[in-house]
Amino acid sequence: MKQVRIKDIAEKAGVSIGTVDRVLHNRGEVAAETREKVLTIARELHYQPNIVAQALTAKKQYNLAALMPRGGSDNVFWTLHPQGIENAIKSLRPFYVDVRFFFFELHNEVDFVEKTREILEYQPEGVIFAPILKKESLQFCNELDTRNIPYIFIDTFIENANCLSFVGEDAYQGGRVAASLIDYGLLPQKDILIVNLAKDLENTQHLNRRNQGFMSYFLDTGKNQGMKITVEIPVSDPKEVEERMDAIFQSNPNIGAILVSSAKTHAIARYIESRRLKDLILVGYELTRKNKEFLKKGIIRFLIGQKPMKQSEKAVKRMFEYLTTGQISSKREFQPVEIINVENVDLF
Amino acid sequence: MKQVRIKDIAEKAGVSIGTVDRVLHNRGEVAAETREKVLTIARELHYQPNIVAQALTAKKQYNLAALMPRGGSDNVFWTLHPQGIENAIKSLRPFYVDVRFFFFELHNEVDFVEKTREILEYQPEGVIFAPILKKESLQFCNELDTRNIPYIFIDTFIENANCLSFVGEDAYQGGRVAASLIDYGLLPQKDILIVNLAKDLENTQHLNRRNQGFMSYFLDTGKNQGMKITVEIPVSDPKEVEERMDAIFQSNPNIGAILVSSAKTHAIARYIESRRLKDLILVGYELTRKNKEFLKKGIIRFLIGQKPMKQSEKAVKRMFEYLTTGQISSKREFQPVEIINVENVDLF
DNA sequence: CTGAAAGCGCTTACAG
DNA sequence: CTGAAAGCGCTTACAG
Repeated sequence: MKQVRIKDIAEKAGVSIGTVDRVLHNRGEVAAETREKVLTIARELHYQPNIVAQALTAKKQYNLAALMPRGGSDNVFWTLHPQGIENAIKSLRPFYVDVRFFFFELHNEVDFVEKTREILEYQPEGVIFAPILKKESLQFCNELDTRNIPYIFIDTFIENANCLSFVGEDAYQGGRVAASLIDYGLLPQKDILIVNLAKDLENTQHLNRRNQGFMSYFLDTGKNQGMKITVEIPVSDPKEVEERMDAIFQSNPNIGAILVSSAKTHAIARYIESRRLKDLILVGYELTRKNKEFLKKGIIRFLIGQKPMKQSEKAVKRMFEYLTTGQISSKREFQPVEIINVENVDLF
Repeated sequence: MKQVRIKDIAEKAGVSIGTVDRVLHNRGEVAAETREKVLTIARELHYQPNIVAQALTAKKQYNLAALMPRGGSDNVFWTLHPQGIENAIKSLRPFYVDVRFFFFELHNEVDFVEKTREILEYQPEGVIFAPILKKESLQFCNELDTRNIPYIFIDTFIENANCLSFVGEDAYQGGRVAASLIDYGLLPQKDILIVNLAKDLENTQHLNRRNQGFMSYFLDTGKNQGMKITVEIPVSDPKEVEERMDAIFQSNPNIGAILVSSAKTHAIARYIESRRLKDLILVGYELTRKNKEFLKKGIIRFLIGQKPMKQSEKAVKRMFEYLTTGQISSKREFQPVEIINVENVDLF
């Protein structure tokens, strides 16, 4: 099947290629009748632009915008997404994809709205964003819809929006994976401590979903007869962690495993190290640098990795695919849940 | 930094672009002196061809050849590689990469040599191949070298060859991962049975490496006090498996875990199912359809996945990168070792 | 041995 | 409202 060119359409329609181009790109100044004829023929012929040629002329750039919380040393998770986007840009070369980043302060609605305004002003051809703030995000979706700007969600999915696609993690299943690992190695009569380091406000939804998944595993399988003790430690100040944890262990000497529901697992690992606790199974999330250190020391037993970097990478690739072909592969996609221990960590 | 075009080189050298093109592509018919001048300038300017333009003209095709063992129902592993290659071709679109497959019968030297001859006749621009037969492979490398055809190894690495790159699995580490998982869930006084389904000749080297890694884990860590019993079952005829396994269990009642060093894990899983053995930890390799079934049934506890599909996919991408840019990123790359259990299997 | 021209499929002014 | 021309960077005949 040979490629259909705009020239083919032009010939069939009895017009020039310039005219075809104008209707294909909605650049107006075309008689309604001509327009219809061209569009019909284009559809009949299943016209797909040759993106190589497109890229060559005028060195077309695809201008995208990415909106997400600002990352930082206290919020490593969100520093990974920009890296993923950079990776996507690299792998999409030799096409010119440009992504402008817009970061908002976590849980600051005003800032979020301000940033969405900036994006609309920028007029990107596509938007990748994390709809963490539901109400404000829906509003933003509306505005993108009216402007016909396609958008893809990362990290969080919200209903009632016309997003092109969603790439995120299956937090619930991530919780089940953690549970299955603890269950496999733990004596059935031992208790399990679930620690929510709630300063990790960044992802409270995810933490909840993970915990739900974690609990569901034991409910479904009927395994582990021990208690499940859930605690929230609001800040990750080492001293506070120590005090709280000391108190917990004092009143619950039968704890055999700890799950930390967030990427701050290292904070609990540090505690375990300082108290020289032995035979404690610690499982947590995300292969960050600090977590990796404790994994290698043998203090963290397993890390569940949900590849935040790949999320945004995929999102950008999807958007590019959509902008160049008009097609979008799958609407909702979850990242794989990786199980990482000291033996396979170096191969990731 | 603006892109350097052949036009820029032509101007600097005081020749026409046609001449520049001729020297850049070694199409001869150029005075030695002119040639030198052009090459020098191209280097100075760090000329990199614009592959978008290249792809547009003449609709350039990249013709590659892939050589590997023939896959089949008895050898699922090698059916995955062609799929990986197809994936690479897809993701490399809109460039035209064509891969011609050459399959040889496993461990049939004559057939292998025959196929290498066919490849040389085909004159591909690059070759992806699995140098499983060492001597014959080195000979083939030599022939490719003299013809200036670049090649990338998949699956197996051999020394003393000028391969552009290698993409494969770290079988040794895969063995250690399996060991760490068994160790984590097994009572320390229990014995471990290592089953080599040796009909799996396809990958004997890998099986050995995996077993070495497996053993090294226990030597290094000093964990598990039980026996390590190694058996080889030459064919995977269910009856023979049953008989052998029955005999083994009769004389070794203390076995608490089984490692199968190959993708044929399902054969042992089937045995365990038929004998209704309980509380046995079964760990094996590769997420094949049959293995997945038994994982879901709870008979296989963990599968170690080394993504054979991704190997060849990466290899093709690398080759494309090399052919278009002359650059090659990393020389040796191992696939990640994935830990898969019933809880995360559906996300892979 | 070398240069000038045509063309790949598309877009962008420009002229009418 | 529409067409014809030029150009993106490269390659491929063709003419000299």
